[in-house]
Amino acid sequence: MMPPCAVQAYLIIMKTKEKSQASAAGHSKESLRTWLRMLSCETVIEQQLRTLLRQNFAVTLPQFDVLSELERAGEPMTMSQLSRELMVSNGNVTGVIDRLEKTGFARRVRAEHDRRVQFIELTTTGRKEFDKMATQHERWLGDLLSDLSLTEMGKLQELLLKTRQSAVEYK
Amino acid sequence: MMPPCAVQAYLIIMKTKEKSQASAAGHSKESLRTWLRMLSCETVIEQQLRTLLRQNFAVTLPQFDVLSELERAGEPMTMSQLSRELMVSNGNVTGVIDRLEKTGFARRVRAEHDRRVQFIELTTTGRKEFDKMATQHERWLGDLLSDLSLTEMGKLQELLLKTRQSAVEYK
DNA sequence: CAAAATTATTATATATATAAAATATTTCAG
DNA sequence: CTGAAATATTTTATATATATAATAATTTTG
Repeated sequence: MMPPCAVQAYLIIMKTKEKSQASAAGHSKESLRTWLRMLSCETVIEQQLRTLLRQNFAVTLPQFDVLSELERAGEPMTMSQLSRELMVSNGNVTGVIDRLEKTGFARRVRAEHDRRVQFIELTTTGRKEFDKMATQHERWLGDLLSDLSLTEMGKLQELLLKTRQSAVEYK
Repeated sequence: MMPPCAVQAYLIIMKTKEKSQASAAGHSKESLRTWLRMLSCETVIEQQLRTLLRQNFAVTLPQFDVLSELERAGEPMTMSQLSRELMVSNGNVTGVIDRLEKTGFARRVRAEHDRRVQFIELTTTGRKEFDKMATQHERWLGDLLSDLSLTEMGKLQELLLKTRQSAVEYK
């Protein structure tokens, strides 16, 4: 039989273990709740934006995202860069650019230094139309998030950044 | 010419206007930043979950979402209910259920009281398999959000709820 | 320098997504 | 009771999405 001191130590270890297991379970449940809230919030905003863009500018959300990225970069981008920045698959970008070429908002230009590479650039029309969309898009977001104060948005951004960082690290 | 007092009042109005316009512009810009952060955060987590579900259970994220909803409801649901709860289009659910029937996880049952209605229910296999998935899913989320404390998740949930409410109200 | 590995993109097959039209059923007004 | 309106779902056409394979061009290596 173990001496009293060892029993004490064992009990303490068990308690600690139980507690940490319980709180780990609690953490998981709370993580799940947090994720479901985020997903639901994101979906509502995404649907609103999708509808607004389609009705006002006859453009899809993914197409708008590509135009945004091109404008933000300020210079032509390759397919791979676009796919990486927008976090969508490589083949996906091909289709979106196909449609943006068809509507005349973007153009493929074969790179000289490396003939595998295509540079995607905004056309004059594309840039002009995008500017209109972007102005509206920002206004819509101001309206959609109008209940939030600057302070709340600051805090939310901070927490989202931390969440993203945490998720990115997961292997 | 306006008397001095009127001029004073006018200047005050102008200043207030400029300020409120400036802060409205600031609010829009911050809203945009907040949205982009949320989108990026959501995308990272979604991609991770999609990959984990596919590799571990040969199921897609939308299919898992439908199974979750059915399990959560605890009773058969109609197509319209599913479409409303998951915030996806009506036609979309048709396809996902088609595939879940093919894999034998769900089943359509024609309602007796109204022959337009289809009740969707989990099969025994579907429920059993989903339980395994759900356990893992919750664990994955705990890991993905492991950098966040319970307090931080609480705050984040609160802000997301407020954001969602704000966006839902927008017409 | 030539074969192998890498990189950039596109093609293919499948699964979501949406909006809008079509179908089937039920309800309701007169 | 009958035609019109409403409801539930599916179908259709189109646009994303993914993973994987294929293609083409470049770089690395022995």
